[in-house]
Amino acid sequence: MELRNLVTFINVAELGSFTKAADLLGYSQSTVSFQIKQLEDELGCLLFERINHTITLTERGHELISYAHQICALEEEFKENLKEDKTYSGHIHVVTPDSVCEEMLTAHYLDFHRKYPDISIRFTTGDSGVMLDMLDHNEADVIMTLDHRLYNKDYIIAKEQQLPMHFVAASESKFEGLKGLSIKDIINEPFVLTECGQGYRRVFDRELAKRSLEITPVLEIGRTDIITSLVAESNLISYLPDFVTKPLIKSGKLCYLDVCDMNIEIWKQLIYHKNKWMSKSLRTFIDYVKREEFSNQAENERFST
Amino acid sequence: MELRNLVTFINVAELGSFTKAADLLGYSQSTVSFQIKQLEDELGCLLFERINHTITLTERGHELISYAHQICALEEEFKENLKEDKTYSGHIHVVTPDSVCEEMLTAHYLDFHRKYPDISIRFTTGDSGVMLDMLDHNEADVIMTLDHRLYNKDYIIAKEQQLPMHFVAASESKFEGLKGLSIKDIINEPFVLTECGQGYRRVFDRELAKRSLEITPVLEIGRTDIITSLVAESNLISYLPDFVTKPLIKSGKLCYLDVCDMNIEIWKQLIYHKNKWMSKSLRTFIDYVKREEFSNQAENERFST
DNA sequence: ATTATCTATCGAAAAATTAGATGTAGAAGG
DNA sequence: CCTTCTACATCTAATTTTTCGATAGATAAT
Repeated sequence: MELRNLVTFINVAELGSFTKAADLLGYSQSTVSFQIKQLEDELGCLLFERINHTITLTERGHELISYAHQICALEEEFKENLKEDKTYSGHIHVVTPDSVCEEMLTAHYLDFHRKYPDISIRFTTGDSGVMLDMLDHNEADVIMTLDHRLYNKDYIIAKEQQLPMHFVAASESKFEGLKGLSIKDIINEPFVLTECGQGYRRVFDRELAKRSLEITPVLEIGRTDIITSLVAESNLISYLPDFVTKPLIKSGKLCYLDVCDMNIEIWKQLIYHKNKWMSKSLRTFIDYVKREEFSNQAENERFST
Repeated sequence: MELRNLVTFINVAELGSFTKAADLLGYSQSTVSFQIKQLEDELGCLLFERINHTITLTERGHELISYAHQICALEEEFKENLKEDKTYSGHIHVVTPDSVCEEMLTAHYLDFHRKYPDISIRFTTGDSGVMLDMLDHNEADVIMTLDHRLYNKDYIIAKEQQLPMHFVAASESKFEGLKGLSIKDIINEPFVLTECGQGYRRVFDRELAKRSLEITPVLEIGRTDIITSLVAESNLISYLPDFVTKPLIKSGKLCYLDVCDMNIEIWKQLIYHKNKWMSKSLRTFIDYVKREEFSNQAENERFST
């Protein structure tokens, strides 16, 4: 029982004529005969009585009419549904590093939620490897990495920007104000760094390794807010993206160290899988993030090495 | 959007795999790919995300699932409906001559209704010509004629029997008890007959015409119950089927006249159109009538000339 | 009597569906 | 790291289905 036949059947029943239905539907009359016969054969019962070239619905036919209408109504309802603008509703799974997660949630989430109250978002944190895996398994809709600038034909970079990073210390640090520091000057200081999994930590380690250097931090922790407040109150040194340290830099509790020989490129990238179905809400979310989360581009570039 | 594709879609979604769905449905895997693609093209949206050879329903897909289930449920419900025995319900239009109508209604209708309370019957009266026209236009489901024995390849005679008929007069009539009367003996008596349209009246007239005779009845009326009661109380003569006169014959108010040279064949026939769709209720009704309405065959034949 | 109308049916043509083979890429297992 | 397995996409060709056009049969209308 195919919908095509049901539509024909409904029209025949309403017009009371095979010929008229054929004209209306753009079929030849024989096609309508065939389609009705096909239905009758499949259902094993007569749908129309043909007596002297006039057709009358049988009881079965009457019953089918009602079902056919319901079925076609459902089909149309669905298609209408598709057309509708779907005023942004749905679920989005975003995965980001810990630091970004915190920043996005505090800085933008409430605004986004106010604008699009029907989009529900799940935030999860993970390191770059995990995040990419999640993209590959369609477990994340979109991720944001802080890592080396990655490129892969399977992923679409919705937006990216290089992240300025600095060694930071407390304002009272002995390095404060010193110009032209080398990495070697500070390599033996006590460091607090993010965990190894985090992209920019890995890039940092690799960069040190190139110079046959190594840091054994006294503390490793994912939460950058904790790192910054610890650094501000101690002689610890850290290496962090500016967006993490900005508040304490501004309030004068932290200071950048002027280390010249350590130019690390860390990129912030908003990424989704190339086969990802762009629902309206996902599109909206990504556009929002591109606009808001990357809006401080100019400001960052000012600090950028 | 055809049901075939929806069924495939549902299976793919449930099994989470094109291949498994293909196996289950007996399609090749490429066919399933094609069918899903077909749906997606028609709807203009992706139904599954394909990321690394695993498929996940998109939002649209999720929505379609619900509609598809409803649609398939309706289809199945209808087919179930067909299978069911449809415990006799429906409408039947029966057309009979006036006399038969009255007899059937008084003698059998209540019993039939008690047995099959969900079958609703419409009784209409008409003469033979009208009744056959109604069959031809599918306005009557089944008719009963009292006429010459008719045969036509377009009609199915569900049952037929020859109807014994007699000239009748009041018991006090001057003809009562006289043996071996000729039609000529009574031709000039005052007659009361049914209307011309009625089949057996026409047969009667034709039969007279053969003998170059003619009757101008003093009264013509369709209602045989009125005819019989009039005859019983007057010197009128009539010519009627026995089933009409039987009650008053039994009670001794009427008597048969022994007219020997007027042998008219009148048949009672239960007829429907050969293209008529036999609903269960119609079948039931016809069977009932065959059984009950023709059950007095033996008795009638006793009186038969 | 003639014409018009309506459905059934048949054969041929067109279109759609389907299968099978092949390709690609990730997953699993050694 | 390599092989094997699995899964989906795609292409072509075969098959099936659908459709049309023509014709027939029969009734209705004029």
